[in-house]
Amino acid sequence: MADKYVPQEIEPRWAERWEREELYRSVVDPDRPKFYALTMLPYPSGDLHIGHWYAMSPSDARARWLRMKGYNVLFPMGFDAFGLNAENAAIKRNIHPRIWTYKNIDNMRRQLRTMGAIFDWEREAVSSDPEYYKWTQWFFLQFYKNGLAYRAEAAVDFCPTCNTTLAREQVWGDDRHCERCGTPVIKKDLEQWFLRTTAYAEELLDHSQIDWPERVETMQTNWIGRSEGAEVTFRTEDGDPMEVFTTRPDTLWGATFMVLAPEHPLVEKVTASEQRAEVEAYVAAAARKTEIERTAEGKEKTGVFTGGYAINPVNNERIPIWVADYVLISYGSGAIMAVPAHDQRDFEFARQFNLPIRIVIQPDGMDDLNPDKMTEAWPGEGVMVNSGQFDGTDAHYSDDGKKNHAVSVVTAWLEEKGIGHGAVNYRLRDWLISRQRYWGAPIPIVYCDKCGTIPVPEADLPVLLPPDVDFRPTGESPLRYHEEFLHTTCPQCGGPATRETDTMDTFMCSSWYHYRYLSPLYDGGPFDPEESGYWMPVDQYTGGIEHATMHLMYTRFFTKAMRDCGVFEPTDAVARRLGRDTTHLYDEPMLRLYNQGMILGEPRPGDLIVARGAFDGEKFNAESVQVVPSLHDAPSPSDVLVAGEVMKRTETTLSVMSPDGRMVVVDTDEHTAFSIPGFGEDATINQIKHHLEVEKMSKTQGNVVAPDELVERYGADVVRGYLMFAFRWEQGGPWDSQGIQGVVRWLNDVWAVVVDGAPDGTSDPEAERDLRRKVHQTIRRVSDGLESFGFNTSVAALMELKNTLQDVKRDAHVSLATWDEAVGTMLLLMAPFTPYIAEELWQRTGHEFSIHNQPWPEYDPEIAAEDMITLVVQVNGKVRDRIEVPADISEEDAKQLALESDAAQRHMDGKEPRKVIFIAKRGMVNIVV
RNA sequence: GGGGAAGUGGCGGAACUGGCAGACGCGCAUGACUUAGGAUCAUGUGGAGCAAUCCGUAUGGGUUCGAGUCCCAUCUUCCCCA
Repeated sequence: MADKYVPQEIEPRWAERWEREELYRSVVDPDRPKFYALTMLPYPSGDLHIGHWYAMSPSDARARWLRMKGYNVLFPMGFDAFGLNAENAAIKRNIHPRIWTYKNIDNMRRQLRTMGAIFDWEREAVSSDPEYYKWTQWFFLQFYKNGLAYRAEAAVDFCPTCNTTLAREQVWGDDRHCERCGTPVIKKDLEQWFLRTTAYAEELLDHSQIDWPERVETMQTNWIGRSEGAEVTFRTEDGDPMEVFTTRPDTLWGATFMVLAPEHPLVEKVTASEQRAEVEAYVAAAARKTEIERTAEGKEKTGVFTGGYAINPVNNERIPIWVADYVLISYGSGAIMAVPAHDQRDFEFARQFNLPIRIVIQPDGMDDLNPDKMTEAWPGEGVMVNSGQFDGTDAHYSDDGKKNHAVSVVTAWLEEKGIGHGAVNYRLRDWLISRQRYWGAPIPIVYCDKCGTIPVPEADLPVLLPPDVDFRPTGESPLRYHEEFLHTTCPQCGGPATRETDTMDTFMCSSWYHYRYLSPLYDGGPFDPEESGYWMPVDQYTGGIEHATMHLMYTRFFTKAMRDCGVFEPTDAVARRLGRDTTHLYDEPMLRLYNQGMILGEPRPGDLIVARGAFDGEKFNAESVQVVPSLHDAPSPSDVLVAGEVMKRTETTLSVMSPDGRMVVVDTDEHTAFSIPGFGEDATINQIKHHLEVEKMSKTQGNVVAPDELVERYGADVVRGYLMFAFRWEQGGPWDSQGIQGVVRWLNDVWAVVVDGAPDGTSDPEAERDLRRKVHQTIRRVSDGLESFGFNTSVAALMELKNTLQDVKRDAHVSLATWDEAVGTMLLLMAPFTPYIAEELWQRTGHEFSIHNQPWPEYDPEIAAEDMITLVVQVNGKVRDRIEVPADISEEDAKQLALESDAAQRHMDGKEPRKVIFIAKRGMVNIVV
């Protein structure tokens, strides 16, 4: 066989032709159903990661499949190009972020092209282009005009490493670290810009118009954190109102003290002079703590009595006001009524400071709670006691767990009395979008001494980033020191004014990129209504789960806010003209979402070693350490010898796990002799490899897989095929550099079986039917896999069909027509997965360009049906025999055959069958004795 | 602490609504071709047993003619929330 599969030769050739003939241009076509497929846009870090391939190539396969099924498919690509990496690189290596970014984009564009995806590059959008961020700024102005953007002073999260503030969603984990760099955040009081996401809390909770993974919906629901209760107004003795939110107004009579957050504005006023010094010291100390240090349960509670008192409006009781850092100013109103009997944190606080505890809910079927003996709060249901006229009120939740009868009754009473009202509280906060960095879209606002805060007129957009800036090693934004940028004239009075120097969170840019893709060059608005009226919304979105409460919330908010600002009005006119149903058309950006998993690093075993020396207690002092190929021939362990796998390596010690699972620490010094094959006698401990756990790929771990190298070595089809075959897409898993061979063999075999031509051509009807059956069964399995994102099963089915073709070629006789049809169908089925080889072999089998414009093969259930099946005979549910029978066997015949089976007879043990069950669709009989 | 997802050969993973567990592939084993093999081809490959057969989907119960799949409890891992 002279002609071999050389992907390096065929792939660039087809890539060039597809591009030249604009095969993948997507053009509005009202006569065809549209499908907008989208995968999350990459950040231009410089190199396409294997994770990008894993996210994009299966999405591409699915988009290609839909295309062959007759949809007008749009599958665009672009870059989320603003952000800190560029700026940090600029500081470190003295390259301008723009240069760094656009160089990276060029490289990634090239890498993306090798993938062979159907990206329509005419629609590429780059968020750092002025033509793009002009519209990001424009959106900000629309939101500002509609009251959805505002500036406020607040205690905000600040990342000291990134030197900028962060949105609440970008602070992660128990230690409240920066989502980007992992540094724990600190609190700062700053004036910042916010978008009013909380205005959409209720609508964001509603996922009824979208088909998203439950996991994401749950995460968003938790994040929004809706709780129902009441807002009650307490007053200080001086009469200053203090709003308190509680989910349990039925416990109001149990409030024995109040707690203010250290940042609460009333702290200063209520503090008595003799307590002032102590309170001020406490407030200052709290400011230095992280939120998690403050609120962790189980930690010893701290707090200080202010000396002031409040009046509980339900019973006019005088209760002390404390300051404690477990109350956060950012949640609710920053003040709580403390009900120690029924709230665990209040309980701990009361115990700590000997504050009174009063029972107001008596649980069912328990002895009366005793405040002196309780070891924890009772947060559950019961009956109201010690609560005046409400004593005896039933405080149980309704069956759905949502409504508490006592809560409703008390809330109604509060409203009647005018001391409180039913209220809903959300954990969700407004989106902080100010970033004190350079490489982002400038917030289009100027500050004028005379006129105040003035938006930049739309006609003056974009507010351009000045190119000539000096980056400071601290990361502080150079815009603050750029005189020309900073000083401007007020658009209203023409007098001197200064510009806002903060830029916008890059999640602003990525909240609407799927609209910009529709018309990246359009200048009459953020997007061309002729395009959006046809294409929007996104039909299928794919990407990682890590954005569940960030990007995926922001983009939903954005679309809803755009709708309410009237941005979609021109779109609506076009959509109606096209006869589309516009109900809910502008409510959600992406109708279906699917999350793929992550490719992890390849696990690596540690070196196997034999160490000689002596034990010193638990520790083993080694005289020599020898790396061996296997432990089979190693002498057995003893007092002077340790053998096993190196699990960990530090400067002078090796943690060695012996085959029986025992860990020994082997200590070495400068006299220890190391012998490592390939390193000669000069080897050192540093050359010994240690075990590497499966984890995220990272440069420091040395477990990064470079797609460029893989493509060069195996071709893009192999890389695509392997990524789709080897993992469950939604799950991902560790890379396996050997496993890829399976896909290499698959494509080599496909090549050989197709290029070598048909078998002899003499026809055997049975073989013909078998082959055609297999082909149609494969159509079904491949289609089902694509439909359900089960790419691995689709590829498995294609491999099976290839195996069948090999067998047919060797042993069976089929006509040329049948063979050609089988081969042609296989190539069509392969086209979404491995587009290059499919195109090449399509041409070589005498078909016209291009396979990617062919319709998807039709599945015919009649051809796919088996005519013989294996009848499984069970006795008491255990398989005892298998009999070949016609597929259309009658129930009587099947039962009779089963009962006559020797093996079944043997296991029936002479007993009479009590029942015989026949399952037609499974071809099975179960005899019960 | 609350909620959710998952646990199947040495490995990645199949198994549609309860119906032949382990498809497909990696690896491994044996053989062939080779100066050679990290190439290719053939055969085998869940475990135990000479065998008939038995045991096997984290563990223990349950429902069912029949359970990887449904129910209850337990253990482990991961995620989210506190």
